[in-house]
Amino acid sequence: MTTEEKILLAAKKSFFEKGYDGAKMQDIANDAGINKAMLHYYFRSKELLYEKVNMSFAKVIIPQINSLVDTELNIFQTIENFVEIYLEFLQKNPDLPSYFIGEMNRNHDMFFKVLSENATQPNFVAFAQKIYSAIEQKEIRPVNPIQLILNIISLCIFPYLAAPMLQYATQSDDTFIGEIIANRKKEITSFILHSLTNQNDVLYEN
Amino acid sequence: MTTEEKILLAAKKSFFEKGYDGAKMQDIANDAGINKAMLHYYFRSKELLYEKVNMSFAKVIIPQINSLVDTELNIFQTIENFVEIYLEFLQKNPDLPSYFIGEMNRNHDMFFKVLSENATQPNFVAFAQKIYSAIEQKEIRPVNPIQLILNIISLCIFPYLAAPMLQYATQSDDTFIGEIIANRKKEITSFILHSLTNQNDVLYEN
DNA sequence: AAACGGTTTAACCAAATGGTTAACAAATAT
DNA sequence: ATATTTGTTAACCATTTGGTTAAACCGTTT
Repeated sequence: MTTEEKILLAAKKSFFEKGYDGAKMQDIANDAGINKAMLHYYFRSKELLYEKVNMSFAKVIIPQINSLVDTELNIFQTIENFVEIYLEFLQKNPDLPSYFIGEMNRNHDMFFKVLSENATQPNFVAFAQKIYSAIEQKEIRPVNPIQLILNIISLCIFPYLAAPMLQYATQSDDTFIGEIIANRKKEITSFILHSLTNQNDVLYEN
Repeated sequence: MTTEEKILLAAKKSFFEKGYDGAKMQDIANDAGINKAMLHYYFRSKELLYEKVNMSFAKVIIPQINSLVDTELNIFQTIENFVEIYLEFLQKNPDLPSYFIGEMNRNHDMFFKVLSENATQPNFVAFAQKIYSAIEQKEIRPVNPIQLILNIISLCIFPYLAAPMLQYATQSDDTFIGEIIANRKKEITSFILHSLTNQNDVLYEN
């Protein structure tokens, strides 16, 4: 592994764990097993290093998230597919959501700078289209597509954000939380599809 | 307003905006319009100040969240009620979720220390019970109560966490996002109740 | 083997940061 | 009125932190 790679790896770890402010250059150098001056030799400043770190994994991650809906599947398969790929991705990157949320709120400008330089926009339009026509075909009940997409993503991501809280609230061990997360795919899909295929008016709704 | 109150207010603002590491004692003092030494005079250290700040609003907020299910309502009303109160609370404290998530993940130990010293556990058991009996009465389809509660909370909180992202993804203005959030109550309630009252097997589910 | 380029290090620097101190002002008690 | 406690300030201190520098190292070229 080259020095540059060692730095990026250690830096990513530090920024993930502690955020931009909490991460210290000396710690990153120690963790990479090199002299602190190397950080500046390769990346000039903490800010540039932070940018490079985010760039390097944004390039890998964003396309994965965005290429979810370009399929020939019907609405039900599309949703199932979306949930499955999303959750698989999250299982591989369980600490990504809290990093994203944290940095997005605390470090707004740089976050969106990095995002805009890498992001092919997610193909939500195609997804929304598919929802529209499914409603027209009466395959699903009428819903606002944006709200539906927001619902789906909420159900997928939130448990990863709230995992420590969930553990605290249920006062249980890791195993139990792991089980909940493992069952999530089935639960979410079922939850959504039940909701969408129920054409009846619902009691107590206003 | 006493000096102590001025400090707590400025400190809360700083910690909320920048997190523990990002917040600086000098900034807090400036913002409160007092000398930096006062911070230490009243609160001894940054860590103690942070703890006090969190304590002071945890005391107010936690009971609000926890006292949601002690009612004589049926399952549908309970869920509607829960969503309504939850969303109302969030509308009043829109930046609380990202602060919570951020500090919970970065400052794990202190977060739960503060929580455990204040928390009357939320009454999820009562909620789960109500879900159980509703299933027995065949008022709703069979679901895992914990998963259902997790779903409900996900749907309520996540949009607040993702608001900047949502704005970016939809490339729209504040008004549009505000509209989405405003429609959330109806959307979430409808989404959940449709899902729960659909007793049919669902297509494409495995 | 001497010169050269990129790489790496130890030592150093200035600014920022959390925290302290000693003197001073303003209440409060005697 | 005066002593005493409480509140407040400016100046100061030690450490941390991001960043720099000059010298050393090392493989390659000449």
